[in-house]
This record gives sequence, C-alpha cells and structure tokens, in this order.
Amino acid sequence: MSNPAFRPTDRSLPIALLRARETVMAPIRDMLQASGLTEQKWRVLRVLDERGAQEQTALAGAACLLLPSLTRILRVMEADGLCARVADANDGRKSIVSLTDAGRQILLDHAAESAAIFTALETQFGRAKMEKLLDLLEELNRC
Amino acid sequence: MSNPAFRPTDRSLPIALLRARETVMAPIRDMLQASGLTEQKWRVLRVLDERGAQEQTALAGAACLLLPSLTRILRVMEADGLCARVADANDGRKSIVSLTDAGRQILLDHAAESAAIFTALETQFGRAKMEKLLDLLEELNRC
DNA sequence: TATTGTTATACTCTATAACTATA
DNA sequence: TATAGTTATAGAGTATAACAATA
Repeated sequence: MSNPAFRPTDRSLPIALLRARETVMAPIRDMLQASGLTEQKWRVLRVLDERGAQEQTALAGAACLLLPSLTRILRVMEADGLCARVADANDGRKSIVSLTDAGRQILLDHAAESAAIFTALETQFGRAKMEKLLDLLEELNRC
Repeated sequence: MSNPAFRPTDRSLPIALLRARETVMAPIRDMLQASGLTEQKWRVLRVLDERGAQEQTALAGAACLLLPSLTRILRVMEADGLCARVADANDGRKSIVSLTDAGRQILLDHAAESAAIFTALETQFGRAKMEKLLDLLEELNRC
C-alpha cells in the first residue's frame, strides 16, 4: 500500500525531529505557559543569556527566528521589561539587544524546573544516549 | 556572563532539535514551495501513504497536528483533490481519510527529489551517524 | 457521559516585499 | 550598492473552548 519510494516516517529525519521535539517540548510548554512566555520568547532569553548582548541578525539566527518575527517579539519583550535595545556606537544601522535584570530573573525563576524536566527525560532515556544524541545533533547543525 | 543554571543552547535538546530541523528542512521547503505544498500538507500526505486510510485523530497525532488544524488542512486538500473523507461505516462519529490518485501522484512527483535531498545530507553527514541519529530519535519518540 | 470531529475565536508565527537609514 | 532593521501584508498554524452528532 505504501509508496516504496519513501522512507518510513519514523526514519524520515524531518518528521522524526519534529516528533522528538513535540515529545520534549510538552512539559516545557506547560512550564512557560504559566508565565505567559512563548517558546520563541524563551529561546530569545536563553540565547541572550548564553551569548550576551548582540545584534538582532545574530540573535535571530541563533534563536531560529526570522528578523521580522524578532522585531515584533522584541517590541513586546522590551515593553515587558525583559530586554533592552541600544544603538550600536560604531554602526548606526545596528542595535544591540541585551537582557535586563527582569529578564535574567525570569530565567532564574525557571532554572530549577527547567533542569528538572531535562533530568527526568535524561533519566528515562538514558544519560549516555542523551549525550550521544546531542553530539549528533550538534554535528548535524554544523552541516 | 551566562547563567550556569542552564545548559549551553547547543546542548539544549529542544533548541538542538529545532536547529537540526531548520537545517534539514531548508531544501525540502524549497521543493514543496514549487508545488504549493506546505510542510503540514506534506506530512499528511506522507502519513496517509505510509499508514493508509485512517481516522483523523490518528492522522493528526502521526502528522504532529492538532485536530482543528487538521480539519482546516483537510478541507483544502480535499478541495484540491489530494485526499477524500468518507464516513466510517461502523462509527458515525468518525470519518476515514484516504489518499486520492492525485494525492499519490503528488508524492510520486517528489519522490526522486526527496530521496536525493536525503541522500545528499546522508553523504555529507555520514551514513552510520545518520542511522544512529534516527535510531536515537525513534527511541526518544517512544518515551 | 464520553468520544469524534467541526466551528469559532484570538493569538502568534511565517514568509515576502517594500522601505528607511546607514555604511 | 549592500547591509541592518522595520513595517506591511497575506497566509497559515496554535490553542482553547463550545458545539453537534454519535456511541
């Protein structure tokens, strides 16, 4: 019945990645929802925390967002006091986005729960396999 | 500068999965766009091809879509002649969705290019690593 | 009463192009 | 001319609840 030209969807990398993401995100979405954070805002916070203040093109790339989406998201996040934009002193076209204390606090507020969610999954899935999976994904992302 | 409570985003499973998906989907999106297919419609076609005619709740789960989204998507796909819905003979609440010949043809039209995209990535990434990655994702999806 | 699917609604993200300001 | 970011717009998906029909 099924078309032999295609791999089983379980062995289709795009579909397998999407299903894996749904599995992993479910508890995180529950956590974020309680704070009125979307997945996208959460990624922006995480990237800013990790990589520090940066221009929007870099931030958009790291957070897997298009620049027009980021513009809108940052407008809201700035209004909510989670981040700030300042003009780049060396290049007037750029603006540098940074976390505010409130933004950092939101991350701290979720740190314990976020770690617990990861640990639970790691325990269930197996620590060695989790490391191997992350290694492979990291390497794929460099392709 | 960065918060030690969080893993590097490269080692955050949700973010790593999303970045991997962006990497993998880019050429597929280009392919689909030429046929006016969205990623979601493509997943519906793939799942119907693989698992045969089925009710919508099952289809939505396998294609990672919510039921209201699927209702809308199927309305369009049915109007485009890609699939058909018939009432379940045994349970009047259900309708069974199936591929039409036109739907199967669309899949066939993209089979060669789809396979080539996968093969190119597999070659670049490494066949053994690709298999290992798919094994791990498949296992994670059973968590 | 529970389940299947549809409809309604509000919100959000995506994708593209056009535009402004600066380099 | 090219780049950084914004705005505009159309299209699409998400999430929830309410609803109808059926079990």
